[in-house]
Amino acid sequence: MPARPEAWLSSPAVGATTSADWTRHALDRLSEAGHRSSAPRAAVVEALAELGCGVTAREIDEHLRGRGSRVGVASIYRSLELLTRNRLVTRVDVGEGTVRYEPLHPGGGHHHHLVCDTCGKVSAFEDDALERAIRQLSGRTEFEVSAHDVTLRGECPSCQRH
Amino acid sequence: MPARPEAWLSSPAVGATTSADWTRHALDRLSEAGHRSSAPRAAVVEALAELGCGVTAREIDEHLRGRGSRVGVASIYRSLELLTRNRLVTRVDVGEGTVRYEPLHPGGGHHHHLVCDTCGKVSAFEDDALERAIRQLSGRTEFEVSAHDVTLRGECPSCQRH
DNA sequence: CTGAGTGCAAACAGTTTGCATTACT
DNA sequence: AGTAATGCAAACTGTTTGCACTCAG
Repeated sequence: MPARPEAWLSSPAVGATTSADWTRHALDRLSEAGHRSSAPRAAVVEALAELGCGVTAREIDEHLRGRGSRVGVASIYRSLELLTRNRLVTRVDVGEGTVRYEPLHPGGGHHHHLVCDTCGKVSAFEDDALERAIRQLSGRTEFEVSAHDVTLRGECPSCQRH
Repeated sequence: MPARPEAWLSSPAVGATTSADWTRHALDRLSEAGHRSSAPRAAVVEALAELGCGVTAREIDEHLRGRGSRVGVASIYRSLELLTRNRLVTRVDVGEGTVRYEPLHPGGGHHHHLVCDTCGKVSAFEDDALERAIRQLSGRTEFEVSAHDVTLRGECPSCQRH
């Protein structure tokens, strides 16, 4: 199993919002939706904002533990589920045994992932032609397509050199 | 958890080979690669051929159990791993907690998946414009792209009617 | 006869759940 | 006060592994 796919991410310009903005946005939306505010949940939101793209529950746990916040795993999973239900984060399943999550920036550019099969690093990209092809295709199926996901696999530049 | 995504599949014309051909092909290739032939492994291959696209290890297990073959789960997983390593099946991770596998037909048209978020059904499609966009995009990254995976999510026609 | 392949059961990893407790509102 | 949210630990699910046994080459 490849090492932890850290935020190596050649992140594309990520919409108009920064991660600090997203933290506020997420907390506000949850409160609007009638949810109580709590320290553990806020900590999870903040961790997501800081860790960025393609984070696992375990990574959030370690991050929080490292900075001294004590949040039970159950609460992490429950927060992630709530955030997902409220369209504030997306699940990015890249096909390792574990699910990754990432902040969904409000008007932010929608991106996809490149996964290095050798070292496990995950990086992001966006591509208009690809989006266009998917949009057209979606119009032609009888499915009511609400989301899509593209994963490219291969070898990252630094692994190619070895 | 949605019901088992059975072979609902609006299967596109799947290359030139039938599932019977694939069974032979797979067994031949394994033997060429120096692997011994064994009944349990052959049973897994045959199950894959019969069940078709997007099958889980558990489904293979049930299928085999149903027809009286006694193959341990460990052997099923080991066979799947071997077949994957030899490019005879692909893993299709659609983002439920479990991995799906499907036969890789030799010259067969490469396809992607539509997943119904309501009932869990998985169907297949192929689209040239999409492939083209991905090919061009792949040429532009520093990644050495060797594979790609596209998943569309939404609601299937029959769920839309309810 | 030799080791690739098997089956069982135990081990594992990620995630979920039941329940008593805490703490927003 | 009332109840949403938490934390712990136990339960579950999918998958992997150790080991003694079997059988194809």
